[in-house]
Amino acid sequence: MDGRTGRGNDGPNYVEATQKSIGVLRFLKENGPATLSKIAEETDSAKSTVYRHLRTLEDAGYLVETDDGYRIGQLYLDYGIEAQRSHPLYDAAKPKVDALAEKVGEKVWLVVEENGYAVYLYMQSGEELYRSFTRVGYRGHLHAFSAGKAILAQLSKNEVNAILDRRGLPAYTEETITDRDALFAELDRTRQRGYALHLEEAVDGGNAISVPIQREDGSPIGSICVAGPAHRLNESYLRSELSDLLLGTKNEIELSMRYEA
Amino acid sequence: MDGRTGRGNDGPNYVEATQKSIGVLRFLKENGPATLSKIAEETDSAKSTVYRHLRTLEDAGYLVETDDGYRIGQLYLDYGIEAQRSHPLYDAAKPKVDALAEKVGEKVWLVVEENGYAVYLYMQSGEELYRSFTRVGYRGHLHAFSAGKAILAQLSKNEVNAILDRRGLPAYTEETITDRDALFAELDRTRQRGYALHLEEAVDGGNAISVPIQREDGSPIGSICVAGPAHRLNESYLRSELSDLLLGTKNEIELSMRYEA
DNA sequence: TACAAAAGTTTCACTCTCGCGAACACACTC
DNA sequence: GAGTGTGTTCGCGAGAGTGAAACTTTTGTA
Repeated sequence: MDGRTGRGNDGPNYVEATQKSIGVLRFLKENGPATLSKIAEETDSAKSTVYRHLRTLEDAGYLVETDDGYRIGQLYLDYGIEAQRSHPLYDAAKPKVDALAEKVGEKVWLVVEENGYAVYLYMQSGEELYRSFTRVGYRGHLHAFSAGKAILAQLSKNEVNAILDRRGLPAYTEETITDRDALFAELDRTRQRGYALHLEEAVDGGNAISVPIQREDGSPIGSICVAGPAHRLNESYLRSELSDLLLGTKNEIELSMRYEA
Repeated sequence: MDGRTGRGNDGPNYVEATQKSIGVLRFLKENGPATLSKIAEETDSAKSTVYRHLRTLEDAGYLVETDDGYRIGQLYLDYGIEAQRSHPLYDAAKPKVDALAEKVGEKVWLVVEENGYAVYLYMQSGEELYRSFTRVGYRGHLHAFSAGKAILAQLSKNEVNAILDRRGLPAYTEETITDRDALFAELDRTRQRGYALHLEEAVDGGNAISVPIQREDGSPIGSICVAGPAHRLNESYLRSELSDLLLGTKNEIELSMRYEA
């Protein structure tokens, strides 16, 4: 009931104190280290309130206090690696991703959907030359990357619409598809040919190709993606050789999930 | 009513709702996926209470709901990689750690102190054969690892005691030093010779050597550590060749921090 | 060194949130 | 269709969380 205009997303089903703590952490993650006063100002909270949140979060390891203020703690790294390693797809896909990266000499990504975002769970690079837009842990919109489109293409129209309602269709570059109908047409093409392409949509000068990893019922659990500079990964190479290699790896991973889990 | 009878101001300056959320997350991290009922039981909370926390945490990306219950979300990976990369020591130390790993053909670790724990911030391996006890993100007690002892040896006795009071001296193996006086004697030796040794204390069959990374005032900001199987990293090799290599790398990192930051 | 200004910490009263228990809905098994 | 296990909603009261202000410490500056 602060100065907030009624339309709050905060129904009775949320814990507001937790949301406030989370907001402090998000601010620090996005803006780097900050002092108590700065945080209080930016989050529109009283200093005393922020003070108690900081104490609580520091005690738990979510924060550390350093010379230049509070910063997010390495506890996130501990939890994050644990989350990565224990993801249902990780063990099955990692060796196949490694092998593919070795063979094609480009970066190969393992991507999963979570909370309506594409999450880059793992990467192996054949050669460490190309500096990519993403990094392990990166969360981006599904519609803006080939890895995300490969996943969306295996969902029902209702499921896709639910995600789009939740996260929107922001433009990452001028090439990003921001229209729903155009996106659904693209997803149709993707589903038909079995792989998704990404031609300088989100990353200038970078191309990519992705195929979904699916459960036995067809629902997508993630995707694998080969990405690199456009001059090396030109469209004909993607469509001919790389698509076959990726579809082969997809099959290996799906078999591995089925019989080794 | 009187109003002020029970107002205990001795109550800690913490946000209890946040602590409850954090407790749920810790339970899931340590025990793997769990259902609402299971979490409520294990954390001694009402189902309705846990329900609201789960909703809040899922909305923020800290959790996801899957077939086998709630699990911690990949948002931790996003924050964790960000925390790793933005650590003051990371940029300066990473290239030197990589170079050292290449040269000696063993795993080289970058370790920092945080919240009274040793945190394994980064690792590079010359050859991927030896399966180590730790992993990136791992948090362990400072007294139980050579990397931690290298850090402790550069702190004042008061600072060390404060950490020991906070985290205790649990035994990781039978060789772990669990007595304060014995630890201080070991830290004296470590400080004198400039490096810390770890001879099968915490990891059976595994040896390690560590040197601190220090600020200009001498205070430790972290340490670097070479670890591997005892038969390859025998004591004389550690003390002669490896110690010199590590001390050289230490100097490079400290210079890099000083003049490139 | 002294002083001012800003940052951090503690206090305190008020109010709304949080947590609980109970009721409810829904999916399973037998 | 009774029974047991989920997850969800409801309503209430206690007390936790909040902000304003007082207070203390640190930082910056003259």
